[in-house]
This record gives sequence, C-alpha cells and structure tokens, in this order.
Amino acid sequence: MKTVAELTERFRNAGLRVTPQRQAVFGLLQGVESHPTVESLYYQVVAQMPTVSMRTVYQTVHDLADLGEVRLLDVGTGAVRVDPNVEQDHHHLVCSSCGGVRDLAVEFPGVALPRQYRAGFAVDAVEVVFRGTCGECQSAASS
Amino acid sequence: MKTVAELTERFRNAGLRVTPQRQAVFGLLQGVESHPTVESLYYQVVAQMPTVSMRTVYQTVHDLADLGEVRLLDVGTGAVRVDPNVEQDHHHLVCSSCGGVRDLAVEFPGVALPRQYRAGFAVDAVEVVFRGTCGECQSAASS
DNA sequence: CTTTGTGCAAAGCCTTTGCACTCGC
DNA sequence: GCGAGTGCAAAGGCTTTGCACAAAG
Repeated sequence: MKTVAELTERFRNAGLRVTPQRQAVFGLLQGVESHPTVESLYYQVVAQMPTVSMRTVYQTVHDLADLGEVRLLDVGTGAVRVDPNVEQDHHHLVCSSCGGVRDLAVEFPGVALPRQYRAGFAVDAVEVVFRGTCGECQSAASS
Repeated sequence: MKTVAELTERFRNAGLRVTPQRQAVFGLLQGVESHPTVESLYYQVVAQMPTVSMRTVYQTVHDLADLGEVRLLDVGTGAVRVDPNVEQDHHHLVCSSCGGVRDLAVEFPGVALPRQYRAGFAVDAVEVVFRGTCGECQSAASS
C-alpha cells in the first residue's frame, strides 16, 4: 500500500481532489493486513471524524479501486471487502463459519485459461478462493 | 443433475416433503448448462404456476444446496446463482461487462493449499474465477 | 393428525444515488 | 469561481423471515 502522501499525489494527478476525509481513509489502509469491509472502515473513520458519511467512504474506496490502488473483493460474505495488498499476487482463504478472509501469499502458475478458451474470453484477473473453516472456528466447534 | 424422480426420493429420504412447486424447480434445473439466478428461476416457475412465491424458490434452492445437489455461487454480480453441475469439477468465467457466468470444465491440479497452511485451515472447496470480458461484450465494445 | 411447505408482505442488509451545500484547486 | 467532494436521507436490489393457511406423509 502506498503512503498517504503518495496516494494524495496520485489522486491529484488523476484530477481527483483530496480532502481530510479521504486522507483519513488512506491512513487507515496503511499497513493493514486484513481486508476490512467498507462498514468497518466507516466506523474507524467516524471515530476520528464524527461527521463523515458512508457515502464518502464508499466513494473514496471506489476511487482507489479505479486507480488500481486497492482491490475490491466480494467473496460471497455479504459485504465488499477492501484489499489494500495489490502489489503482491495472492489469493484468499474464506472461513464459511466466521466469514473471515485471510491472504494466501502463494502463486499458482498452473492456473491459466486454456488456449482453446482464450479467443472467446479476455482475462483481466484470476481469483482463487479456498473455502473452509479457519483454525479458530475449528477449535470453537470442537470445544 | 439428477432427475426429478431421483431428487424427489432424495428429498423424501432426508425428511423433506415434495410438492409440485419443488418439482417444478427440479425440472427447470434438468440439463441446464447456465447458472440461473434465483430470480430468473422464479420467473420461469411462475410461468408454469402463477402463484408460486419467491420464498418457495429460495427455500427449495437452499434445500437442494444443503443436500449437495446444487452449488450456490456468489461471484460478486449481485445475485446468487444456482449451479446444477456438481458432479463435474469445474470453475468459472465471469464477464465484468454483462455479468454472465460460464463454466470452465478444466481442473487445475496445482491448486491446493500448501502444506504449511493446512494445519490452520480445513478446506472444503476451491473456486477459481477468471474475470474479464466475454466474446459478445468484446464485439459489442469494438463495434 | 402432525409437521413441513407455501404465499404474502414486510423487514433486513449492504450498496448506490439525488440534492443542496462545502471546499479543494 | 468552477466543479468535484460531502452529508444526509432515501431508494434500490437481492435475500431472509414471521405468520397464518394449506398440504404432504
């Protein structure tokens, strides 16, 4: 994830304006290892700036996604998640029990669209999702 | 996909009741190659039985999923899709432009959770999603 | 007869949007 | 100043749920 200053410049260069609200969102995404939902981001921003609205968070997040600075994940858990880790190719572990999402910093070189399909489909991205039960939920279930 | 008769028996054995409404849904899933949304299933059922409600379709679909007779896919296109093809291991091509979903009848043997992660996560299923633009949308965009 | 399924409608959840005001540039 | 960003609130899309009635086993 880029620094707040870098993102500020990136936004300016793209003709977007930078406001304290947006910088607050930038700051929250610094060094984050998890995949916060928009809602959880919102609550964190509100803690700093009580009047921020959902709309601002959604718009900032989508602007970030348009610039390619974050990925927006929808792994079927209801809410969209913001994945700040775009530099590194990675996939995801999704816990069906608690809905948590963890990164899997592994590449799968064998995963590519077979030649016979390539004419009919232009691939932009490949996502691999492992669904199952995370360690915590396993312990919770067995106890 | 099993036949209507087979599904009927499967439901009975599971202690579920079988009604004409449910059989209508079973019938629609026979030999379907696409991944209908619940909504589209609903409209098809209504064409046969005008008084059927959404609730019935949702419940039937979820019962089918609980029995493992269909897969419920959420590929981030808004609506849940019913995938009747559970016998064959396959993955999906999702068009970002039209939202369409197509099967990819290919296995990726290299896709498995690396050993060091297995202790902390019990995998139930692996999904590979290719996102991009389908042939029709490519032609439509270039014309 | 008992228990599950059905229909209707309303509520729920998350996301998007219209509008007027604010403020970055 | 101009135009994008913001806040509020309301609407939108899809899914779930409560309740009373109907029907399967």
